[in-house]
Amino acid sequence: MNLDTPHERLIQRLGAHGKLEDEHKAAVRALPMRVRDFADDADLVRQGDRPKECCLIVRGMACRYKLVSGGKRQILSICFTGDLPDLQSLQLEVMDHSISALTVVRAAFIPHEAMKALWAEHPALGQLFLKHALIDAAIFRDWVANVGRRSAYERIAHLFCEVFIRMQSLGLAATDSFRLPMTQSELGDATALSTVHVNRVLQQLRRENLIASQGDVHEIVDWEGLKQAGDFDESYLHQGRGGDVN
Amino acid sequence: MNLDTPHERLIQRLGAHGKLEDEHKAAVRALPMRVRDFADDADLVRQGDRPKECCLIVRGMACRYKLVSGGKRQILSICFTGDLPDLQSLQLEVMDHSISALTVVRAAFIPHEAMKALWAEHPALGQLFLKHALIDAAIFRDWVANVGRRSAYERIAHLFCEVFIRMQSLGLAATDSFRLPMTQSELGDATALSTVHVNRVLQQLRRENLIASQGDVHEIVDWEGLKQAGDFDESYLHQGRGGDVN
DNA sequence: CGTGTTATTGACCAACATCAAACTTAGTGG
DNA sequence: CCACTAAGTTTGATGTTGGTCAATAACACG
Repeated sequence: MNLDTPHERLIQRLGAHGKLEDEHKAAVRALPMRVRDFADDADLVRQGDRPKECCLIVRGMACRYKLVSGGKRQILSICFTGDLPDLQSLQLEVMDHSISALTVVRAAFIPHEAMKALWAEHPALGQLFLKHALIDAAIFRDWVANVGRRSAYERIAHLFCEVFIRMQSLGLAATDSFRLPMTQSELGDATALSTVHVNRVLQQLRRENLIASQGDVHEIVDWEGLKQAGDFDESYLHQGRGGDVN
Repeated sequence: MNLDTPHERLIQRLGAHGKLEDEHKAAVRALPMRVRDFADDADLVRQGDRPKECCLIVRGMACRYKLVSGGKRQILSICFTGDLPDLQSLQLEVMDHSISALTVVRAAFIPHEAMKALWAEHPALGQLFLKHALIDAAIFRDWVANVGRRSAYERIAHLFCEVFIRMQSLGLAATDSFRLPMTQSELGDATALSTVHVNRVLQQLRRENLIASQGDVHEIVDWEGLKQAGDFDESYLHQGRGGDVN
């Protein structure tokens, strides 16, 4: 079964918290999807848009962001393969943020009509979508606290912990390392820090032997230490006992 | 019709974005609710809890918050009369944050079972709950940007704009003033600033004739100026063209 | 009144931003 | 394969926003 196929990707993701019934799998496979590829850095959806489709990330990584006065940018969350980053557009007319590709991205667009029909036909699937959206909200909450009340050092450690755990539970990370295709300037937009300061904090994390980085792959050298540095408690990710992927 | 009654309060709120069918009103009225009163500052729900009920704010104001290392607190959002601040607990087992009363609060607790049954029986109502949760998420996103990328001055102005618009659309504010029962220290927890700095920014906002405050009621002296000061664009609140309350 | 909470003020300090330059890396075309 | 370029990283010097500390003033409530 080719997981690079949009429908199978969605089935895999929806099944991450428990097996899907065959009937539901069939329903998902019947969903109309329009596949589109995006270059690194392109916007998949833009603030102010009024989407008529939901977007599924089939391959690659993306992020949500907002622009504020003075041209500053705040990244709101990282989106992985299998994520549905604009489920909200089902109920909220206009996009209040943009979604941008962190890598080359293949996305599939599902008409709202089809999503709503699926939701109505198979309430159990609807609940899975709902759960996906609620976990997103939990992550936003955590980012408010991260950006608001933690030091630069804690923020970056925390971000790395979150990304590592999430990627791992999706089967996107090795046992002790992960690839995060973000420049230091983008890490700054995610943690509300300047590029220069991100650089200094990364050096400190390496100096203290919590992580080791080559390019954009980061190795977790001392997981307990990193969690502690980042004041990280993964329960907000609501993953039960980790993902049973595969 | 007594709006201080939990069921009517919920009906009013769900109808804020469009009239409710009689059949739906009846279904809501049949919902079992356990009413409970809370003192100022008491926790309605606590981080780590595994609620079996959803909480409806019948009267008063509350806030969600998280604690981070070092005992610092980050307020995540303000909850008004009619809000359902822990809808998420329907799908997410454990609370990742606490909810605390900003005033004396009357809350009604609705068993998850009953909510789920209502949702299944009346998908249209389910969609309204969903929308409520999605607007919450939009507000969290905005707070990430507010706390992350705006100056102290902008943050407080922005918070005031949000609270004013939301209260107004719920019929909880006068035309040009609102009561926000938060101390300066609590405003600091909401904007990730120190009490002292909140005080100074408030003075500046008053000096510049954007607001005038007596106690915890804040008068909007110059709405356009305040919006500009707070880099405020209300579209993220997704209120269509304002609330048709009453 | 007295007592506790909140608001205000001033002096000082630290974390992080900004600026500017050098260095590294990866990609491109001759 | 090497020069050339553009993007990203690293470093140092300096500046600013907002934090901390500590004291005083204003209120609110019993």
